[in-house]
Amino acid sequence: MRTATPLGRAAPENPDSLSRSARKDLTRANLLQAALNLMGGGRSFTSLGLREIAREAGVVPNAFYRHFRNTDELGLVLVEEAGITLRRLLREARKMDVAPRDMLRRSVGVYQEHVKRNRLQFVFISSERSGGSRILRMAIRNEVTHFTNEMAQDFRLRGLYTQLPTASLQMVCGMIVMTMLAAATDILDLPPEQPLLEGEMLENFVQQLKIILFGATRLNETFGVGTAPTARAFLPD
Amino acid sequence: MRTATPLGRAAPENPDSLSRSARKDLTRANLLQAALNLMGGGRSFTSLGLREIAREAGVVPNAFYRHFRNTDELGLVLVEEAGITLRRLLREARKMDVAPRDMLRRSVGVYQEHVKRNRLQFVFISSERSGGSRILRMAIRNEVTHFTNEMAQDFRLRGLYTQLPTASLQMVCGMIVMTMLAAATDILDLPPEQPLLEGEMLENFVQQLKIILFGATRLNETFGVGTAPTARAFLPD
DNA sequence: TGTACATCAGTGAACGCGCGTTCACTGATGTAC
DNA sequence: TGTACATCAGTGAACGCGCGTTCACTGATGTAC
Repeated sequence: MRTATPLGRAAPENPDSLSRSARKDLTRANLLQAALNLMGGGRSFTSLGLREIAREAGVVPNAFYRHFRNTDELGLVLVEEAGITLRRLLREARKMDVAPRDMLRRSVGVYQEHVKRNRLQFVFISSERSGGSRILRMAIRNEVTHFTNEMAQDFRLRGLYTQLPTASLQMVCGMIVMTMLAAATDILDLPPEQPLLEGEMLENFVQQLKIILFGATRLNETFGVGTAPTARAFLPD
Repeated sequence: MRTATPLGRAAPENPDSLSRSARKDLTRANLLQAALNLMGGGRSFTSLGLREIAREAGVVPNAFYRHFRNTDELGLVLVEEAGITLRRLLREARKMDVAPRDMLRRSVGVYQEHVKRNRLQFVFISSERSGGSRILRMAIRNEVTHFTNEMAQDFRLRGLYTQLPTASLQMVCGMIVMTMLAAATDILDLPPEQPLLEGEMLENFVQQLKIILFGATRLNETFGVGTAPTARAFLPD
């Protein structure tokens, strides 16, 4: 007898003799997972059909309607679940507050693990963030904004960038999130078992975040003192 | 009698009495424009059908095959055209090298104009960059990489960031391009005739680029001197 | 310049297919007494 | 505990539709002589 894994969505679960509603929940989970699986095969969510998802989930097309009004509604649930996953990531990151030393690198490591462990969710988010139906796009943008806000709040709580006005801090966090999402695409595209490539990519990611974090400390300085000559030429403001 | 506008793709062009091949080219252009128009109506390219595009272009579905093997092939041509547009943008930006003072803001202004003038191309690129078919996605990524490389070369030619190794410079330009594409989404989503919102957005964009450009000057410094305390806490490395 | 023929961009009809959605149903699970 | 009934998750068949693709065609444009 298998118990549901804590992280696992749609662990096959044992056969029958579950309550009716538990069985319904299982079918629903199967439908959601089916959509993710199909995306894992290179399809985009927008191109998935109701019949196709039902087929992959092992139910008759009609059964789909017992759970969702249409595929968009299923997509919105996927977005919601991805949001939950993101919030879990922040919670994990928050626990690491003991060691400010090398925190950035460790955060990046945690993030990479997270993306790998929730691969299909990130595939979904990355590809539908700008591609799919309007309603889905907006839902994703919403989740991303929430994530950004929470991150900004964390910065405040840790006393980082206290000199920045809230609007600027939001913007900096927005850039960090943008970079994270771009990195997610890279992580997902990484051919498996290529530690060298992977290391390079992570190093790049760390550097990018450093650029943002350093740049942010300069946001409300007056320029001139301590600014490198090339930057002065380009950014005279 | 209308002459083709220099920028205009698919200016209606006058009726007939053109050479056969000129007429063919016109139909082809109409098909390409039809796809863009449909996207302008909120559809994603991936979801467009051959019949739909032909209908919008005013030809019978079958005529499509005289020009493209399938919709993906049409998409690749759109990517190519967008690449040309991007290169034109760089050329424009290059001409401004007389005035380093306030260059950043002016570049941003030029870019904004460019996005607005080529709205549908940017809608296409933004939404298919991560969403659509694999082959299209890769073609777009290719164009973006080329764009990034050219930008890095421009930086070198202008003597900016001379202290950065090439790999780092590429990365910085990659971040700039990433920020530009994100900004394009914002520009495209902007409700028309909202100068206040528009100004805010542009200011944000400028700030983001500043962060990157400043951060980049610090890339190969040793840390400690001149680094703000909060940054030291977060980025001890 | 005139004629005869070749080319080929676009047409119109037809095809088989998978889609989303509807309907009446089945039969196990759940509930009330 | 046992019985009678209600619920409702999933079934199976059918529908109309738009899709991509094929075929033989038309008739204006282009070319060769």
